[in-house]
Amino acid sequence: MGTSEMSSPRAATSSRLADADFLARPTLEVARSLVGCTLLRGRCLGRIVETEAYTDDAASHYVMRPRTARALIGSTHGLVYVFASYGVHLCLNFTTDALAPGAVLLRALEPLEGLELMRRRRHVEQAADLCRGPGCLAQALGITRALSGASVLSAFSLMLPEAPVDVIASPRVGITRARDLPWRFSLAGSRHVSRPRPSGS
DNA sequence: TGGCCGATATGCT
DNA sequence: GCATATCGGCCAA
Repeated sequence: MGTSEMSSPRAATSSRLADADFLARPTLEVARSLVGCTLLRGRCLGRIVETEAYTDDAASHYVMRPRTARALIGSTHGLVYVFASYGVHLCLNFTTDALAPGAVLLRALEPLEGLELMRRRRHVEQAADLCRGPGCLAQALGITRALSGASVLSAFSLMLPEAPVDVIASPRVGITRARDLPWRFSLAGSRHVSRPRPSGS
């Protein structure tokens, strides 16, 4: 795994870039189709392997934190929404759905390029530990609260997968409300998905 | 202004 | 698998 950052062909550059319409679609659709996309921020590139959808359900910040989740108000879409979880860990979200409140939490990436920079930011060595979990992912990419409210497509390059992706749906992680909704989406068989691993992979 | 809760991460058993 | 550190956001008083 150690040579991937030098030798990997930039398969991503030949892929289609996501446009504004991609994030304007219904939140569940966006959350599912973000899995398998590659995300570039500066020199750091990774494949999205795990997301979660939040709309106007009881666990959503649209309901829980209407004051700070401004990016979720007013049917905006395509904006970055960053918040601190448990005071310390930043979580990176993209707002979605041109017609309703919604956001997708990015929970895990498979690191592809820029691993040394990620290691420096994360203070861990193992590639598998760099972007596994929302707080880890945000730290590895150098996300700050200042990015909240920015346009997703200006802050990142988002590239669509070249081949169909096998996605597993399961309940969302770490929430106390609306736990029954299977709105966590992960790449089948990926070792880079966070804990707890969805059953069946 | 204090207290409670949480879309987490980590380390130890 | 489980405990717990840690602190921002929110609301009650």
